[in-house]
Amino acid sequence: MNAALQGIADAGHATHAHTGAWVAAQLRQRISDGLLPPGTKLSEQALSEALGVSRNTLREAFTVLAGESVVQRIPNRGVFVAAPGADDVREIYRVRRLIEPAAVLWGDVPAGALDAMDVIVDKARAALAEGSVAGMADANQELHKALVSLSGSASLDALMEKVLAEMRLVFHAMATTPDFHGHYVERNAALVAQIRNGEREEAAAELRRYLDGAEHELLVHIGAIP
Amino acid sequence: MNAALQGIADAGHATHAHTGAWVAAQLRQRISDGLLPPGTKLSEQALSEALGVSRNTLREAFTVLAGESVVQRIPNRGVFVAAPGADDVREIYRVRRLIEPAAVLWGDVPAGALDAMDVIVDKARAALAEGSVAGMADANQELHKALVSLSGSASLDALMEKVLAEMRLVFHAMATTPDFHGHYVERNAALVAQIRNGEREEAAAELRRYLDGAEHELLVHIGAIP
DNA sequence: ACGGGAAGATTGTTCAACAATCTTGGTGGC
DNA sequence: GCCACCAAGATTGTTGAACAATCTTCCCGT
Repeated sequence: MNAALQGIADAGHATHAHTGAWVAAQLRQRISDGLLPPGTKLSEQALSEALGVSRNTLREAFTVLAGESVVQRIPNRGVFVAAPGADDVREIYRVRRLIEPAAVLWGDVPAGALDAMDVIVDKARAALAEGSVAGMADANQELHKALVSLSGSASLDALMEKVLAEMRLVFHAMATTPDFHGHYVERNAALVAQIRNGEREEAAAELRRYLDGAEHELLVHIGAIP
Repeated sequence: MNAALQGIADAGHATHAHTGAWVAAQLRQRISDGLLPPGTKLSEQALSEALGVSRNTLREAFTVLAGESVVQRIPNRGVFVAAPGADDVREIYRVRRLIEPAAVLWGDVPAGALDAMDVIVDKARAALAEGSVAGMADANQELHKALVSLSGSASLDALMEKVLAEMRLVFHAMATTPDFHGHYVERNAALVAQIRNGEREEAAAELRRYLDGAEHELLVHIGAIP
């Protein structure tokens, strides 16, 4: 059995009425943390025993995760942790390049939102100072999620969350994890400053260039571009 | 048993490997067509018998539809066809007001896309001429879906499809179905013309005003605004 | 080495049972 | 008459076992 599954059942779970959702949450967490890397096969028998739930309940959790594209279901073959490729990266950035600048351009900024962004930027600077790549990645994702939340739309927040989860999968699939985020710490800070100054159009345009560059950098690293 | 379910089992369905998806598709269709109006309770026993599938398989379909927000699941109470209210309408238009203008502004227009839109506009005009409210509604949805598709993103297409499905539910929940779309036929045509002329910013701005007005009109009709 | 095919493993679906929760319809007190 | 309360029934949530369909593996004969 995969070591990443050991002890999952320890966290007591309520009975009746949400076991399927609980299982889905457990798997989502393990996948997001990289304990179950992209491409891993999720065997029904092994998992149902490890989690202490029936195969039927486990399959319900699979249906949920497949709906979120966290997992890929191949008929009669099984369920696998999603393994995003170059095309998926392009799709991720198509979405980001649309909804992030749009939220910056047309969203309204609730009181405190900019201060909250400053906190995130400081967190990124601290992570940069101590050389924590994971810390910078987290702060970066948090900031861009905050940008989208300017839209005020729960659906777009959910879409962004899904996209960022897929980004984490892309990083988990990489052998080496170079420092993608270091260059962006101050660029993020500048972006927040522009929004604070009301320079929405400039911020949106800059953000689109930013995302173009990030996409290119990522595609180069996974070998899709020479 | 609800008459809308009669004969569902007639359409032969493949066995092994996608019964759950097939059931979900059947229900999605019935709901989208208005045969199962918002608020309808979907009983497990009645439905599993009507469709000729086991309760387990039916529940898998429910999980799919709940993930799409087509259906609302209340623990230990049952599954109900989603019944969008005023807040949901506002959320729908938050999304539309963001992704539609963004796609118009930043999407690239593939060859033939504008001609395809012209065809849709003509369809809307024909429906208007013969007084077909349903025809205009269909053409209108088709056009706005085409606008979002300028983004080139499958995820955004999917989000738009979900939003439009929710719009259909809003209309199905209304007692009377007044002519919302008549005024918009020529406005849609003008929008396409602006895009063709390369007036992207003007088109995006006009589209945002358009959507603001449509939201207001709809909220008034469902009684959320005096 | 290579294609074919049987044996085993895995997934897809159903059924029957039980537990937990909700709903319904009295029942009694006030 | 009205309301809290409670028992009985109905419905949902979960399980385990069984079987069918499909995929995988590995052995065999050529």
